[in-house]
Amino acid sequence: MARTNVTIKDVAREAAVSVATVSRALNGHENVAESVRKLVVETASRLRYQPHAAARSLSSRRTQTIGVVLPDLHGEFFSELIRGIDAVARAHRRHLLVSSYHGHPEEQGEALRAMRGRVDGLLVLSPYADRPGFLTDYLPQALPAVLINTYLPDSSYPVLSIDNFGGASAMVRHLAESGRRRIAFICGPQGNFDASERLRGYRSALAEHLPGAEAMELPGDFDESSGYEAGKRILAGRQRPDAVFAANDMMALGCLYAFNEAGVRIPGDIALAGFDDIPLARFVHPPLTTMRVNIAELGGLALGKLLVAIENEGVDDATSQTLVPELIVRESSTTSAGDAHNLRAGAPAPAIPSVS
Amino acid sequence: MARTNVTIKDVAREAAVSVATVSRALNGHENVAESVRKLVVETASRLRYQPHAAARSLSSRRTQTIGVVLPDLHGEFFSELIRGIDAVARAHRRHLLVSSYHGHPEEQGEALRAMRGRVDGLLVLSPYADRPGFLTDYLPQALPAVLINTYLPDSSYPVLSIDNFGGASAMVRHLAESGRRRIAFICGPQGNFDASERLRGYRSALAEHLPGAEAMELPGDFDESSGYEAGKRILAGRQRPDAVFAANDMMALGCLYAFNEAGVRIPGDIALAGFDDIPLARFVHPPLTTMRVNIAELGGLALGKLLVAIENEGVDDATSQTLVPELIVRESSTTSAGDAHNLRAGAPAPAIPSVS
DNA sequence: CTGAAAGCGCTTACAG
DNA sequence: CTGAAAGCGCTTACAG
Repeated sequence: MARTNVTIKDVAREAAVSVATVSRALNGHENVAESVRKLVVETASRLRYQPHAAARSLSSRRTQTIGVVLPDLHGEFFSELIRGIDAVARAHRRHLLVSSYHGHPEEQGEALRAMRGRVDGLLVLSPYADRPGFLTDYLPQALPAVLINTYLPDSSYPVLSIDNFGGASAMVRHLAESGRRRIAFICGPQGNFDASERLRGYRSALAEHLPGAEAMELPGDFDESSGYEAGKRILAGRQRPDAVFAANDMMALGCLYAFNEAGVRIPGDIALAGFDDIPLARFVHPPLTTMRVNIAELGGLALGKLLVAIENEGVDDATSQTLVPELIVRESSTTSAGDAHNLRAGAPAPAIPSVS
Repeated sequence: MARTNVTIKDVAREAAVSVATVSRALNGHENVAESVRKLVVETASRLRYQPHAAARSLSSRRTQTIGVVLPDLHGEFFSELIRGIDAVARAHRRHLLVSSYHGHPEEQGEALRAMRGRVDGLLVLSPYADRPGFLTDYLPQALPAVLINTYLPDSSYPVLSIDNFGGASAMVRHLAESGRRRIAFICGPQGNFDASERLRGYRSALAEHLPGAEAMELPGDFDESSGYEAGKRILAGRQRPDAVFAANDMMALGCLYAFNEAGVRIPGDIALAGFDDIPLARFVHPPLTTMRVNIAELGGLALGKLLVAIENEGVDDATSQTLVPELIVRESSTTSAGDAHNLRAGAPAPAIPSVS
């Protein structure tokens, strides 16, 4: 805490007005004589007066701060999410209080409760929030919140999530339309909502676009090594698929390694696709076809929704929203090199190939 | 803001004691009868009482919050830094208020000033903080702060930074000891402190370990494409170096691409090394020798230092600290594959090679 | 060990 | 348009 700091009283004394007038002048209220406002503003700036945030929060009941509660502060997903949230926060002059919890539900609960008096609203990411009553138990009542990428059947909070089902369906459709007939799927971890939605999308699109084709589902856990195992298992099987769709990019890369080790040609022998569009995806050889999830946009939209909820307090709008991922076709799923194209306009792939 | 929320008064009434007693009991003060404390704690938890942070901050003059002010919330560096800071913050039950500023010094200043009343101390990253008086102008007085990776000749704040000079020297020494005699250097952007320190380390170590060898310095700007250009220029030159040390990994990768394009063998013909150990470094072919900078540790140490400063207010301890990067030897700088070894104990490189 | 009261630095009806 | 005063929800000397 700043110790020797100038307060509103100092400004008032110096400008020879009351603290009420200083407050009004600085906060842009209408009812202040223009000459007085000028004097106050000038005095405040001369004294380098900065309102004390806690004091202001206590009396105005607004903190101008948004709480972001995440399970983890790790890697690409987190940093993209924060980046998107930050951009919107800055545009609206809001501060960001970030909080992470690892593991224990109680710890998560504490993280949420400790937000009281610190924030005007909450952005909560809780991928495994299947525990019923968890949020309602811990979320400070009357505190607006928006959930991100969270599965909650009948939430009283708006939820912003990725359309994993639609994305996976689109990928299967792409593979089918590229002429692939036997499409295998490497699953994500059991109990993970993203994973199960992607699996659902795979099954549904398979039934729609390749009626009669049998589903080939291999276990996985989103880690690269499980993709590698799945790849080896696929090669050991009697009947090889002509396409493999992994529930995320890391597994696709592990699978790619297994295929390369065995001399299987991609996409010649087997097409390969992932999900997420991690930075690595474009750098491996061949570059990986995948579904791009715009995490930054997800974060920005979530904060936008939250800000609206904060303005319209009382009006409960729990409408959820879904972000559709984008198909990025790269070489790993095309038959000829000329086929490869990126559906997204914009920067060309960086010139770091995986040369050998 | 939570609207209808239970306050300390409610707890006091319910437990039939004064608010002062509730405050003492909940804050673990000594002078409370054990039976009373029990009653209060139980009542508070029954009512789901959560102290209002702003009110507490205002009267106790402590926010339990640390401000983190960064130029950007982008990519690996940021996310690693925050991760390291967060780990320490959690261990000490501190909250994290993050703030980014883009561009304008005034905006940076505003970000700093707005921290008054919100935080107990500040972690500031300002890589180009050559503007004199900037920090002293804007940093709320009497607010402890620790600067990260910032060049400030005679700062009154402690600075925590990467030993870029030592790291670059160590790399040149490694190359020289591996038998390389003509070591070229791809520079970073002019005016960037990290870049100029690395250049200084290159020159110094060259003079020390290869006396008489002439320095070969190529321009660069930390971007991959400038590394690519430098690589082509190197190949076009009359006398080729037998090692290239790029001031960061991105440029090393661009250079690698140029070499591969030209059929130059690495490390056979030319050894290659970078700086940073970005995730990609181990995935390219051949895997890139580099200096690992432990960003998370940097962040954690900085917060540790700040917490000490907050405790010992008044005691001005502006001692700076430097983090020594670690040499990671990979295939790009070894003559035979058997030579390759990773100096760091721990996990083996992930099995995602850049196969072709 | 406990309570009454002042005070932290603001904002905001309420009068005038 | 302006000021005096109450109040936001806590903590902390000060008495007892």
